[in-house]
Amino acid sequence: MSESDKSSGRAKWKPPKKGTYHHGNLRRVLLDSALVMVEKEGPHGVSLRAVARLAGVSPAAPYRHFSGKEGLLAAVAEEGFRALEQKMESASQATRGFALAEFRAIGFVYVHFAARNPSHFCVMFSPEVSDKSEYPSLKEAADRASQTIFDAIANCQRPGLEGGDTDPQHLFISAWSTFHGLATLIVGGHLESSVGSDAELEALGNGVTDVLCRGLSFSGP
Amino acid sequence: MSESDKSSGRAKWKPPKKGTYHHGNLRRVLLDSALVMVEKEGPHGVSLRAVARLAGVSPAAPYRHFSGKEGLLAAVAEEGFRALEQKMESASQATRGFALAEFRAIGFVYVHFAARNPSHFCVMFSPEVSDKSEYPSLKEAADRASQTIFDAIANCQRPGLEGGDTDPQHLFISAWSTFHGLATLIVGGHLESSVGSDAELEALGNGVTDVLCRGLSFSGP
DNA sequence: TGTACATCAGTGAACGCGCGTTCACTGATGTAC
DNA sequence: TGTACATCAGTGAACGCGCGTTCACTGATGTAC
Repeated sequence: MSESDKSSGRAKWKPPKKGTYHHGNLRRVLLDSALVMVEKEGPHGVSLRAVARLAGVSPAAPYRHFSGKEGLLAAVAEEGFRALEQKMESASQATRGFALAEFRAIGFVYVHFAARNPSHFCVMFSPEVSDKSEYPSLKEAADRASQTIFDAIANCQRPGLEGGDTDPQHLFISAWSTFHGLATLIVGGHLESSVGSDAELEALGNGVTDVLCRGLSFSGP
Repeated sequence: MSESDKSSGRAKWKPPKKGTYHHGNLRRVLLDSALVMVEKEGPHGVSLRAVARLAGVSPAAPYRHFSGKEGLLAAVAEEGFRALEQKMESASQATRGFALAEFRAIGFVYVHFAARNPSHFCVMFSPEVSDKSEYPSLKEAADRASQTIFDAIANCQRPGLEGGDTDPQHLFISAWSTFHGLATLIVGGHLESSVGSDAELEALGNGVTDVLCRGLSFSGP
């Protein structure tokens, strides 16, 4: 697991009572174990049995918490979207009132999240789970994250100015493409640029975002 | 298989002679069958046995042509990169002398290729085959495609003008992120925008490319 | 042209494996009285 | 506080399956002479 992924396993499980039979935190541990497997093998390399093994539990145990393998992956993805949305929301609040800064911050959160939580990001956009109709709460989480980006863009438009009257959906597609593309290339290891430190990552993200914002004719504070 | 993928199965195999024992075209047929499987199940859903079955051949037959499952996928990916590179090269030649037009054409080819050959595109960027060091000819094909994009960008820079002295690698990352992001989102079915017809796809690609080019300060013929 | 023979490109059976899921079960937990 | 009992969250064995790969094989092909 990457650093942030690790931290999502908050209360690293401690036995609630000695010699207890029930696990007490198995759902959480299974989600984390799944992330570890994704990191090592990719999203398709995840097997429910191996996840159970990693969690130190019998192969049937996960069925108490998830509908099956796909259900587990969907839960991982949903958790990812929630975490992303929450980080974007924080960034958004920290910059409220400064539309452009807000937009840039949200874009950076997106890229940063992908780079630091590659397992989550992989699963979130993996075709494995892409039929979200079976997982309405996953779909909802994904939609909320989308909407946050969309809103930030619409906020930047200045009616009357250049680009101010464009259908915001068009701007959204440009922006999402850019951020998602950068995120995907980083996660896939396709960029030679080092992104090990946050400073390097920020420089890369800023460069790309500069180009994007100029293209979108967004400027000002 | 999508339309273009289908056409890559050129000479739909015909028995070279009646009652012949050797297949004569098995490698080609296996590659096409693999694409069909990718389209139906995703890159990880491909199994060598199923590919052989689809090709009407025994499970051991593919080993005459590929080192194994991974070898088959690597060959599919390589073929994809070659096809992409060739299309970009054509577009490039058709617009030679007009740097910006060349750049735009190449970007569009990239997106168009992904949208029309989603199976190929998936495999090309699938983590399954991402350790290209074991497949040097795959790596070479991928690098050549990258280089074509890079060159088109460097060609657009005007020394002395705005952005003309930026490290072209930075511009490359912005451009690749944008095109790759759009391609990925389309292939993943994440854009509501319809991209069924080439006209729709072109409109979408042009919109995004407009933003990108303005951001890169590329303009002119 | 005919023939001997090496090579090629398949076959089909077999291997061992890990998988997802189900099942009857059991011990721990929590609650009503 | 004690007890009976329902529910919960695990166990572990078992199922059937498809997988990747290997193997000895065989029929077709192509070539040297």
